[in-house]
Amino acid sequence: MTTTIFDVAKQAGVSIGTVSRVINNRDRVSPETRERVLKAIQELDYHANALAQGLANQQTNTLGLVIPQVNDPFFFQIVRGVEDAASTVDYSLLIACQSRPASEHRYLDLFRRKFVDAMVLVAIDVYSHELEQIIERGVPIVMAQQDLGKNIPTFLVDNYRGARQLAEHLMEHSYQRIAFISGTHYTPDSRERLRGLRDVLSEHGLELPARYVVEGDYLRGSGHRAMQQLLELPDRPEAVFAANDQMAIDAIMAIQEAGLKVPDDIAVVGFDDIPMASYLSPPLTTVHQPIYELGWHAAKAALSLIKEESKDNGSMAAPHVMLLPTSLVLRRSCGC
Amino acid sequence: MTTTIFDVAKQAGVSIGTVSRVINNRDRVSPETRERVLKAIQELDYHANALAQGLANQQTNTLGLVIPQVNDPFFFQIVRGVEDAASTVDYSLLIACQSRPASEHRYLDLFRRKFVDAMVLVAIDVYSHELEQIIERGVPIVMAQQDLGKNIPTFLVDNYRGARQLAEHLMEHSYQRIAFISGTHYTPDSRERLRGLRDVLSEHGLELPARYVVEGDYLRGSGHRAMQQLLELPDRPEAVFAANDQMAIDAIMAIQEAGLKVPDDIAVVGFDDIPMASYLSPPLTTVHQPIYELGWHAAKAALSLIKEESKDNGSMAAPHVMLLPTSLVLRRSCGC
DNA sequence: CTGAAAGCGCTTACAG
DNA sequence: CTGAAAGCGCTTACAG
Repeated sequence: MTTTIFDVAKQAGVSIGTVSRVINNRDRVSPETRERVLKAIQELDYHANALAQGLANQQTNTLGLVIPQVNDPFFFQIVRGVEDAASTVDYSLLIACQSRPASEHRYLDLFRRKFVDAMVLVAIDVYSHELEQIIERGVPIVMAQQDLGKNIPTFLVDNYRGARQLAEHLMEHSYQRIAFISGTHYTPDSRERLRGLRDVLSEHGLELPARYVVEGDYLRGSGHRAMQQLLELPDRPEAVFAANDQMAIDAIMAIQEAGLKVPDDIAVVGFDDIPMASYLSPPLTTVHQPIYELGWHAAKAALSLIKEESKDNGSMAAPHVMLLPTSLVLRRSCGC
Repeated sequence: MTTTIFDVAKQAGVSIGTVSRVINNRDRVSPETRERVLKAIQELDYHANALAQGLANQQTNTLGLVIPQVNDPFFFQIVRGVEDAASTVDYSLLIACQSRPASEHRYLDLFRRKFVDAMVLVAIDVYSHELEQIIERGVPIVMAQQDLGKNIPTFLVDNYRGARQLAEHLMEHSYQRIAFISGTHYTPDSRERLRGLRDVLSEHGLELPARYVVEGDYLRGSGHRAMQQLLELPDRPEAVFAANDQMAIDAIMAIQEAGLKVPDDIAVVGFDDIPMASYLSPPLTTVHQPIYELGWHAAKAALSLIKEESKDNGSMAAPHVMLLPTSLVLRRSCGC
């Protein structure tokens, strides 16, 4: 039913080895023979079985990506980066979107079983036990946007430095009383951003009192509530650093509802540089994250692991955590 | 390096056939033997090579999906439907997003080469020559949201009926002068919607003069321009049917900018039922498309083709085009 | 330059 | 219940 390499060989009057050689452009094949084989392939509309090739080659030219969602501009940028990197070496990308926990498992399993040559895991937290097994023997792995503290190449955005840059800028505006609206408490991102702010403040001899640190959850609404809480303080802050743009936007609304002005009465800055940030009034000062680049570099790293694996060249001590630099985006909400 | 079925067999002191039997739960295996094999699998952290299984089984338990974008709520609903359907039979979904034409090609090629058991193509127009080859021999295909007129199972939203429902409703409001803002002229969707409107009008003895049909392009901005054009008419319409919600929203803005009211002065209705439609003022009357269901049914059909293929049970004359019913969503913009 | 054969890691009748 | 062997569709030294 499906045409195989045997059918082609018979039709061209050669052995399957020769057909394989012309398909893969390996070794020398006489022009006439090549011609005949090509003709047979054409006539029979032959397409090599990818599974058989993968099995024989121990390689599928396919990269697996596990990501929480694709239906989200933030994650989608990562996907684009990964896809572009894969394209450069003619690799296909297989996306496993873990919308449902059950299916996440299914994909991880499929990927590890040699369906892909390597995989990139984004913002995922697998049971580290399972992960360890996977990396120990099997498919090379690279992580992005999540640090498991394991011996796995990991690409992260440098939240700490980004926060520092932003805080330093706030210092230039000479604000003294600065508040922080955190993301969900247990996320490393939020903690790193807070740490950046705190360090800069203390270097400038300033405090970050507990009442100036209010917990949000990154989502719409929480920034609003947090800001209201800050506004009730007797010594309300002069500037507010929100752990992401969404909460910064919320905070701006809360301030304006209270009849105050941004940045004149209170400055507000965010983190992420989401598209909406530039459309606000005032436009939001924030920190741009190199998301696309994150995907790109993670994929490149995964791809290079494949080659090393096959060359089996010992275990060089390569860096295991790569921090990508953010960039400050100055707009008006900071007082500029 | 990677553990194979041989390693497990050796460790358990059985043949590979027996290992395979316990893996696949096929045939009877004595409890003690099974126990030993399971133990060996566990100890060696064995995971069967998916390529080898696929080759031996002539089946990968994987469904391929080719779709223009995933980063779009509309298409994403399809993805969800497909994924859910695949899940019910424990199939994995491999998504090929044709963001770049080159990579689209790569995926189609990979899929056809037995990497997936079947595929669903959404809103895609491949060179029909290539497509014909693919279906003739090889991986079963189902199309969604695009009718190539070929002998391929195709799932479409019933645009014509949907438009008729909406038009009939407009008739109930007794509007006489009704205009249409089309989508890109060459898309079947837009044409079908126009046809539905036109037919209903003529059944009610009404005309749809050429000056009442203005061309848009589905995108933001075009509805606005089209509406302005309609507003300049000496006998401006009483109701406007936009080929999609985005343009309907645009039209409403244009009307309001002109100092007129919706629906009092001019009624406006759309098509699609995008999330924003219900947040407008006035909320938009529109036609809901069963997008999720589209994905679900297309996937189910593709999955069933796999079984038929393997059973090789002749070619029953099955319907080749399936039209999914839309539903009318009455809100306020129509005058209700 | 080209063919015969072993091997990639599984599954599954076929014997026993 | 279990082993030996053929087969899935390729690739790639090895001879010649």
